[in-house]
Amino acid sequence: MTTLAEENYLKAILKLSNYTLEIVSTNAIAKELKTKASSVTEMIKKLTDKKLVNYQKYKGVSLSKSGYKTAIDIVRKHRLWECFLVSKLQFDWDEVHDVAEQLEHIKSSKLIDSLDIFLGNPKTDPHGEPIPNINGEFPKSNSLPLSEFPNDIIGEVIGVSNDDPSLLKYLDFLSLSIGSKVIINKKIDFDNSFEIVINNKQNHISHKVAKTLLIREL
Amino acid sequence: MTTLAEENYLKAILKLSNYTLEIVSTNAIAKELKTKASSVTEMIKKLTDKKLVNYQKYKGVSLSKSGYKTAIDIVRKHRLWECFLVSKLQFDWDEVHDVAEQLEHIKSSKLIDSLDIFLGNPKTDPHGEPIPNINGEFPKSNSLPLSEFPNDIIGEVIGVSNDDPSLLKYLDFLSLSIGSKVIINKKIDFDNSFEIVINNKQNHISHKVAKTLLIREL
DNA sequence: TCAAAAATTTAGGCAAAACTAAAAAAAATT
DNA sequence: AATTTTTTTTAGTTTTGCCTAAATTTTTGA
Repeated sequence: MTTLAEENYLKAILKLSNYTLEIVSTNAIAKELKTKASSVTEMIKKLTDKKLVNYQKYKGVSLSKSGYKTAIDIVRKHRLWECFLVSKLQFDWDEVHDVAEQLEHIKSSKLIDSLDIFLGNPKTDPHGEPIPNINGEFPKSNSLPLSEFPNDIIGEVIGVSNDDPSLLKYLDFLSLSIGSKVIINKKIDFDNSFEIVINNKQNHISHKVAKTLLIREL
Repeated sequence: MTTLAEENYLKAILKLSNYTLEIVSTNAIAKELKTKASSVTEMIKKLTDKKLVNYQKYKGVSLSKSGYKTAIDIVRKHRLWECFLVSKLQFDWDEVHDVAEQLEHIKSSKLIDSLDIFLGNPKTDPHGEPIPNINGEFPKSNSLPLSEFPNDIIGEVIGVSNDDPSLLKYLDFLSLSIGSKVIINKKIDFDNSFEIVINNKQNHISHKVAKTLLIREL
């Protein structure tokens, strides 16, 4: 059985490895969890004992098969609960993160699988992020971050890969939501920012924001 | 902000005080929480510092106003989540307890008040127990435990004041559920047990079971 | 290549919440 | 009223997960 702290470490490692089994550094985890590197080292030892990660001193850490499954299950729970909050309880998309962060740690496979059915097996959460199925597999999607497209492309916003409320409120301000059409007008090489058109209006967005916008080319 | 352990203590004190501000003993709390009296003493000190209980050494403990409100809120959350599990996710009434025990600690008043609305402001949980409203008030009910009725009474089962799955499975076995009509035939004074009729069938139930059955006289 | 800088680990503490054993207070019994 | 029993509290440990400071390893770059 995993503790709350362990689950948060596994989730952080999964995120930092871009949802693969890549190696992640101690410092990166410390930054992600707003804790100290020494705390990370200790926890990694516990996770290693439980065979949830592979670890070599000074070389970084990667998820084991069972650690990956555990982490994916938490992501699945997080995203399904976000769907519940938005579609059944009328939460706004920028209000769901903190509550889902708590709900994702509830332990009951019957609960989460029933919730999945109750919601009609959604494929993405309210931010457009894919929801792993009961076997831990992601539905495939043909989207890429806006930051990876060249100029002169017309695309549709499929998702936002970050649920920080301050980002989501900013996107609301730009009138940008899932399904919005965007035209990528110009890439500014100096800072990797973009000029884009949303609803016939010219906007400038930073590289940091461009990375979070998942676009499907039209 | 209350910790998980603190919330479980407050809930135990509320239960042992019969949902009043009565004084409760250290030993009773230890028994309820399956812990040791010395642990209880320590935790009570913390709760006293936070003004959640009133406490005098060797004299027992009672909930303060804010402790009572905190504890009632947990009961409200527990019972609303039980409603959700049964009415929306098709859980059986004997499967909900452990999951609700986890869900009751989720902190978000928006969540619980939205859930209340989503469920249609239910007055009782799936076991017939009353659900405190948003202000922490119980809806009144005109039911009493079966154990407090005399012979020759016809009544309706309004609730079951215990959600131990082994009790609920036993009640299913007796074909007894919320809404069942029962005839109290005979009280056996020796052990305070009862002969009752459920669906035209004669049954014998112990005092322990009789105490859990909330009956409205017909 | 070799010293400085950065990243990581180790060592030693702290707070929460549990435990056991022992001491102290209250209640029960003779 | 005195003694025994029960209840409660205190004192001293343990585990988890965090911290700071110091030591060690790796990386960088002159």
